[in-house]
This record gives sequence, structure tokens and C-alpha cells, in this order.
Amino acid sequence: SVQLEMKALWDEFNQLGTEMIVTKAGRMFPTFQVKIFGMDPMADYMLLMDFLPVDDKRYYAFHSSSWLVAGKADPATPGRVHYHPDSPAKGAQWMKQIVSFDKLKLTNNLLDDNGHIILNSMHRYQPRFHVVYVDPRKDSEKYAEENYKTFVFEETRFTAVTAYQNHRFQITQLKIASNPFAKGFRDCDPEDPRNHRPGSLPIMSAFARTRNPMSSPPQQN
Amino acid sequence: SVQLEMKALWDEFNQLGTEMIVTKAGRMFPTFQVKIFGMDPMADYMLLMDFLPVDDKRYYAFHSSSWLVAGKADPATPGRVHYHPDSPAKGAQWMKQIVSFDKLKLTNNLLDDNGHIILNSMHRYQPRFHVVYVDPRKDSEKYAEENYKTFVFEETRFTAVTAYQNHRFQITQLKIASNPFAKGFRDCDPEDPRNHRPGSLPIMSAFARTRNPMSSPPQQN
DNA sequence: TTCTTGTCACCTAGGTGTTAATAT
DNA sequence: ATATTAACACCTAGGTGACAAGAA
Repeated sequence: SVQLEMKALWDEFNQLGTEMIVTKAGRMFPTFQVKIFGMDPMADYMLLMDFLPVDDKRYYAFHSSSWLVAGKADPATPGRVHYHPDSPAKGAQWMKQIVSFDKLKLTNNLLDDNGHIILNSMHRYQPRFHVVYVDPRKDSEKYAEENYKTFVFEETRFTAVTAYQNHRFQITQLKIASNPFAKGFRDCDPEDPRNHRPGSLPIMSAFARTRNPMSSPPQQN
Repeated sequence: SVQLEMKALWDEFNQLGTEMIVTKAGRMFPTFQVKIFGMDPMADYMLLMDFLPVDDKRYYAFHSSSWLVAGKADPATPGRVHYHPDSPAKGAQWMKQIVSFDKLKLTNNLLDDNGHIILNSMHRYQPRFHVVYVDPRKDSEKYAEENYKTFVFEETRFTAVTAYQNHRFQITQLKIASNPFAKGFRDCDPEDPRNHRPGSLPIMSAFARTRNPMSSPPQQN
């Protein structure tokens, strides 16, 4: 079985309608991380991820405040998968600690040469996580069907974008609040006791830079 | 078989008498790196290193210019080994690219809690590299003797120090010239064509900070 | 008007030798 | 006199959103 790490954060993003920036260089935040249970400690496994289109639609950001359907999806991008770079490894290694896909990057560059996942901007995607058992039997191909297991966490769905479409800047502000690399854009002092909500991340604590409060409400999923 | 990476750099250091700084936090430069050949691509191997005292002596730095014997060695430090963190892994993985021991740190803290290699300052050491074949047989303990191979590169010998003992600052300057993290201490512009020697590192290119040119010559090995 | 691209300041994270102060 | 320690400035390396300019 597999447990999604930082589920609370994913839920919070998902509630606002997660947006993932795609760039030529590639990025992805939050990072997909899982805890794995119930592997054979001595057996070898490959871990990998891929991304499925959620629907056959292209979206557009109406007045930077709500998602509307722009029409049919653009031609599918090359269907790449991302193998966790530690693959293959023993079950014991994978279960020892949290497995982090921090090398997995999303790009919109169709000619990408770095092995990143290629997605269409303004389309919606569902990440999938696959565990493949490396069968030591000689005729292992025959058992391919039963030697893997797929895990889908719906709260990790997102819209690929080249720039935040803003939903009243909630997505931006949640990213700034939760991503240590974006600390430079925070306004409050993280040591300020006013910003400590026991048992929670310092989420939604950075709002002063919200320069463009939209009047129209953002649309959910 | 195993090939030492950056052998030219190790040779250059060794000629001056390599010094490795030991600190509480631990460090090691140059990093020990090897290319490996001739493994069974499908078999599992553990890679590890340890450090043997070269002799039973303690040294001292006479007038910061030459090594003299200070007497018998201090009590031996806890004899730790450093497993490459990717261990165990398949031969194919190890041979795919250069294996780098960049997580291996040297410390003089006898109470070290980070799994670093503990050494005595002012003592000389010889790094050793071990390849252990993970024998799938049930009675593999019986074959332990034949299931590992040890590689020693004499050019990686060094004296552990808490601060550079300087030998006319040659060691310091070579570290500054060859370690990208010490760029801040370089005096010349690395883009300056005068500093380009074709086919060689920008070694010995930073000397202006040599403030204390000793009159007595440094002693070699 | 909407979307994309490239550059940038500002961070995290961590590896250097230097230096002053302290210990032996 | 020699050795050790801790704080420090200065780097490498790389992950952020902001922004201005350009493209569609």
C-alpha cells in the first residue's frame, strides 16, 4: 500500500484548483512523495510515474478568475514516464524512508532533451504512481500483468500553466507560503508568533503582495 | 578493475603532501571517485571505503614548513567504514557512470553521530576502496573471503590536519585552484585567457594571497 | 486579450578557506 | 610555539514567483 505524503497540502491546493507551472527548464511543486508499505524487502522494484489527461479539453482563464472550456484538447504530448532514479532497488530500500520524486520536472517543450514529462499548457492532468515488481523468473514477461500495481491520488490533479492564472492569487500565495524556495516573496516574519497556527503549515500567511484582487469569484474543479 | 578519477589532481596533491582538513562537521576534498569495470551487470554489489593508518607515528609541523615525527601514534580512532549510500546496487548501475563518494566526510570528533570517518589529526592515512559481491547463495558467509576485492591508490594518501600546515601554502593554493567551492579565494579571473593551459585544470593559478613564503623548503613524503 | 518566454532578485542548502580566539 | 575551534564571508548549485517583452 502507498500513502501520499503532504496530503494536507495537496488537499489545500486541490481545493483552490492546483496549477503547475510548466517551463522549458522544467519544474514541479509540490513534489510528489509517498511512503510505501508491504513490499518484499529482498525483492527488486521499479518505481515510476506518468501523467494522464483528465479530459479531452483545453481551458482558458476568463478574466484571470475562472476556468472555461476553450475547446478540444491539443494534440497529445509524447507520452513519457519518469522512473525514480534509484530504480531498481530493493523493497527494504524503498520502504526505509519517504520516496521523493524531486527530480521529476514538468515542461511544455515538445523537444525536451532532459527526460522531463511533457505536458500541454492549459490542460488538466492526473499523476499516476506505478510500482513494478522485478520478476526474477526467466519468462517474467508472461507475468507482466500481475507484477505491477498503480496508485492514483485524485488530490494531486492539476492544470498545467505557463503562468499562474491566479484565482485571486490564492494558488500563488499558497505556493509562496508552502515552498521554502519562494521565501523571498513572503511578507511576514515566519518567526512572528502571530503566524503560528499550531499543527499547521504557515499556509496563507503571505498576502500583502496581492495587487489585483479580482471581483469575480474563482471557479473550482 | 577500478580506475581512479581525477588521478592527475591526486598526483599533484600527493607530490606536495596531501593534507585533509578534519572538522567537527566533516569534509573531504578532493572527493574519491572511481570508474568500475568488469562487474556482472545483473549481480548486486556493496561499495565501501575505509582508512588505514599509514604508520604508527604522530607528526608535527615544524615552523609550518616541514613534517617531523612527534612520537608514537595516538590511540586508534573508532574503525569506521563508509558504505556508498547507493549500496546495494546492480553492477550495471555502478558501471553506468562515475561512482562518487561525495557523502564521505572526515572528522576528528570521537563522538561523531553522523556516521563520518573518524581520524586523528596529525596522522597519515591511506584510503581503501572495497567492492563486495552480494552472494545470493544461502551459505554465502562461507565464501566471504572470495566475494570481495580491495583497491588501494597510493596517490590518495594524506595527512589529517585541523588547519593547513601550509608547506609554503602550496596545498592551500592547489585546493583553492581546484575546488569550485573555494572560488571566492581565487585572485585571477578564470576567464582570463592567460590562465588557460590547454588540456589541464586551472591548477596553481591562484598565488597572490600567499602571504607567508617560508624560507625553509617543504618536505615531501 | 490571453498566453508564453526569458531574465531577474531572492531564496534554500551546503561546501570552501580565512580569521580570531582559545586550548594545549 | 603549535594545534584546535567556531563564526564568517564567499562561493556553487539550483528552486521560487515577479516582471517585462513578445507572440498569438
